[in-house]
Amino acid sequence: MEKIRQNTLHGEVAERIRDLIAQGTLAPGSRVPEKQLCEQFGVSRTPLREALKVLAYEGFVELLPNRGARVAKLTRATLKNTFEVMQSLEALAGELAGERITETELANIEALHYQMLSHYKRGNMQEYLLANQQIHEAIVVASQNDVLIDVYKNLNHRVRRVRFTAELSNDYWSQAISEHESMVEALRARDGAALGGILSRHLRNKVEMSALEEMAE
Amino acid sequence: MEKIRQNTLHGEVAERIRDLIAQGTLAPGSRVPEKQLCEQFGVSRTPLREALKVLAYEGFVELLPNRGARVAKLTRATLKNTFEVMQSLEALAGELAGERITETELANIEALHYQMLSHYKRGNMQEYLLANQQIHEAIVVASQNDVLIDVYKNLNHRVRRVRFTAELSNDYWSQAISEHESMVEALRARDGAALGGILSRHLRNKVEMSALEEMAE
DNA sequence: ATATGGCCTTATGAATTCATAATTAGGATT
DNA sequence: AATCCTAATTATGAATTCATAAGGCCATAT
Repeated sequence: MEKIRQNTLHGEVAERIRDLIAQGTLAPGSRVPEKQLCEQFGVSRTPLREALKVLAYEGFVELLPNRGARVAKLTRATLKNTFEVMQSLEALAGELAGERITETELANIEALHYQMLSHYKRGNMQEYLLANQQIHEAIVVASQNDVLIDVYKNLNHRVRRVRFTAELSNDYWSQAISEHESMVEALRARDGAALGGILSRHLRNKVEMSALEEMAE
Repeated sequence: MEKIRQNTLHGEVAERIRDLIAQGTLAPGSRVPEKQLCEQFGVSRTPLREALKVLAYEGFVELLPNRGARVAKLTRATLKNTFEVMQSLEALAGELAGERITETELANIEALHYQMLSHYKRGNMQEYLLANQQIHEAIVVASQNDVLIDVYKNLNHRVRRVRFTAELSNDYWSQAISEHESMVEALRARDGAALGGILSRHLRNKVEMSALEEMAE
């Protein structure tokens, strides 16, 4: 059984533009050149402009009447607000995951956890952050709440461009590692309340945030 | 300084379609007739289709490739998930509002609270629910977290069509009233933690949800 | 009688065209 | 030389046109 191709043209275009923004090719505050992107993607303006409408709603660009789209600036305030919300969503995800997580998902998270530990020991920050990120996403998915998953993914998308550029202190590293240990333990015990508590305890993101805030705007 | 008029045509159209969905003119599961709506609104298909892309992203409609848009069904599962997330966001809003709320906002909420009480005493459910809703929205706004406000408003939008049709038990009413009393007290005391706790205590929404779930699907 | 297949109609997806607002360049004036 | 005003250019917003896929209808075969 082959899955039906769900992809739409404007969806593809939106994805490509998100990438351009995330990798910094389209700088914050700069205008989005419709014509040029059309040529680059080989599509007409119609699907591209449809994509821009969606991106505007997602918060990646802002539409100025008769002046087209600009890449949204990620201000410190916005970044802080986004993390506040994501943190709260993670806490909820933790609670729910504790009740609903499957064996497979748990095993997957444990595997990611050990990968993360090994990256930590080798001092490989990029890989560490990736595994870290994947663990958080996996917990959100394990909540089995589709609305939560959607909202979280969108917010995560928005801050993607600053996530992997942070320099973290050693203090933060060891702190985060120990919190992750507790998280996996809580998951094993199917203790949603504990997991939610850990995830909402502000520590992790607050420290991460202070590092990330320097990146923004 | 006059605020710049941000209205765009596709934005207007989106708003109109949201209304049509909320008031049931466009029934869940039915297709969205592009041509007919174009004539009705007096616009061409371009802005209407742009609006549909946004509405799809917001969760109001779903796009089937080469088969246009249909009004999304609000299933019980989706409704439950949406309330779970909203409840979590309200809890966060409560925490933040406790720290950040202004005198004016507090006074406004107190006024709404007394309005709500009077509607309660008169047994006017419609007005009661409206005031109730406005209090929750005001708390979210008082959080001063724009990301939170945006996400909350969108979710609230989605469930709008079932919000004011519920029949609530007397038990629920008195329970909810007493919880609201505590909320206002916590706000007066600027006790964000307490407020967050009250808002996340599941009771209100869980009961409300069970009434609402009968509406969905 | 029902199911299958081809034709015709209709609606969607995307490109193109058209109108208008914004930006730029150039010239006139101070 | 600097500034203001006007014309030309460009880009955006929206309508229209075009290509194609889906849905309906009828004829034919089983």
